[in-house]
Amino acid sequence: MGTITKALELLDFFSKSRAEIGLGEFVRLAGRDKATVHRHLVELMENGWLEQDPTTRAYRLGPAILRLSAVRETTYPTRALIRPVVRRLSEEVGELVHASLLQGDQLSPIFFADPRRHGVQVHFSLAELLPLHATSSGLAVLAYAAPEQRERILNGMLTPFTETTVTDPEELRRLVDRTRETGIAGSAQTFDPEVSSQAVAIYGGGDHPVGALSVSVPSVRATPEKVGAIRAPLVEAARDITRSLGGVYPPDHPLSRP
Amino acid sequence: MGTITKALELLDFFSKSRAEIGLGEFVRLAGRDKATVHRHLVELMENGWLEQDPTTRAYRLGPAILRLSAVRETTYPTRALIRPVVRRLSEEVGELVHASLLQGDQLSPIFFADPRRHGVQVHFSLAELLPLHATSSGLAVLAYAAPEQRERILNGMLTPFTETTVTDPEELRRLVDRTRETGIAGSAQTFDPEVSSQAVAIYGGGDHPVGALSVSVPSVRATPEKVGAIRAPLVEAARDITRSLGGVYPPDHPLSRP
DNA sequence: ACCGCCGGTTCAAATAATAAACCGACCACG
DNA sequence: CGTGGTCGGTTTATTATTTGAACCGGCGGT
Repeated sequence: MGTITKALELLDFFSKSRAEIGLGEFVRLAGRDKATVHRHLVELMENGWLEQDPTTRAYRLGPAILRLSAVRETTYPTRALIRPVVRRLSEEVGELVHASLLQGDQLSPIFFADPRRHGVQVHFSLAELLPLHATSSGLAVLAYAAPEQRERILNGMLTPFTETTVTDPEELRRLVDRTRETGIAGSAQTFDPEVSSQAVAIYGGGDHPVGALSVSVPSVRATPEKVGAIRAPLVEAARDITRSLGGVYPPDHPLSRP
Repeated sequence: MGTITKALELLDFFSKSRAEIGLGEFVRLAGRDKATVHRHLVELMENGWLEQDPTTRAYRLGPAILRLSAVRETTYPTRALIRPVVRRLSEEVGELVHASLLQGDQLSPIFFADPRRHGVQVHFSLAELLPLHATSSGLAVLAYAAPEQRERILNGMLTPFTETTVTDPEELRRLVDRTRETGIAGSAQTFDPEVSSQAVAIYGGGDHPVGALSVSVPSVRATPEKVGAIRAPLVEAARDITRSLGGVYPPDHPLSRP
């Protein structure tokens, strides 16, 4: 494995609940020698990607992240375009909504909104990359992905996240095919044992999805009525985002028709 | 130089005017072999830090940047806290205001606002790291920096950016000493030949500044009245940001007194 | 047809990275 | 007070990865 990859993977360990990480914890999480991990942390810090608390010596994400994300938003205001649509959809359907962008063979969440109207709420972590085979967002993307990407996922390791995660390639293929027919992907307890969700692909300037928009509901209140009521607003919001990003749904996608 | 550093430096070439960069241009900018640069780009892309336009083959900043900046803001909402203060100050003084955080021995801008009321405007680039010796923000930080950091800068290479950049260590030391007395740093045409600015340090949870807040004015209208009118609002805004970040000005800083 | 530039690839040689062993500091416990 | 465990951190012989010269095909211009 490349040295660059080893270093960058350290950054993926940060999350809301893990805002600061010490050297020893990084060693445990990464499963590498302490000297190696330390060298990578120092080099990331020298380049501004990490900063170290002078008192606790723990590391956290540094200013370079903020600066480059500002640069990226200046040049491709993806999050600025997505944010109001996600917030509006969240208020309209009264549930947690999140948008994510394709990052290799996973989905990288970039924004979520939760109106927090209910006692039972979905827990969501921006830091967590989403698998394509076990989430509704992933299925929404797979249905229209480049064939080589789809085959790579279908023939690859289908990690079980819950007892209901689909790990049989043929069964997953049928799910993907059905998603392609309807344009809307659904999943129930395949990633989180208590959550059901629906998602629709979003497009940028290319022939394949660049990400997905998803609504998540605790399964205890994911009634057929509730699920049905979410569809139209979700589809419209995904269309809005795709339009904002300068994308179009291809002719074989149900959302290409009005 | 470390492999990680070489790869990360490629990311610093992006800017508003350089949103997409091809392989050949990266090679020219980095001054390294094409095979080496290509390997680094592919590895950054595999980890989500870059994405490649399928048509033009050019690279741009990828979704991992957005995700990690969202994680960082979730855990340390620096930009969220800074943004309204910067906008308010910009509206109040009618000029470009920017905030930056210390990244090693440079300043990494993370947010700016410009009310764009005048014909002559300051050009500002978030992508550009700011030197400590040649900017008002840098002087504001140096005045209260850890002594070893200050000496490292004063005894290091003082790169001239304009004809008036201070490159004599003794003269720079006097500027830093004067800044320490007043708490406000001023610079005129030392980084940009047409811009004057004033800055004040901002503190987080430590004994030394974590960054600075600065107001920039085209030198043609940086009259003594204008400069004087900017001081009090700038000081107040820097106090607000420091308070929001949970920091305090140390007793030897003029802003520690009401 | 040729040239220049584009993105990209290969693999022997060179370089950087790795990790076992070590260090001091600090804290909890008996 | 001594001991053990954990913390962050360092050194350096060995190993793995990176490097870059040379090469490739595609494309546009002359």
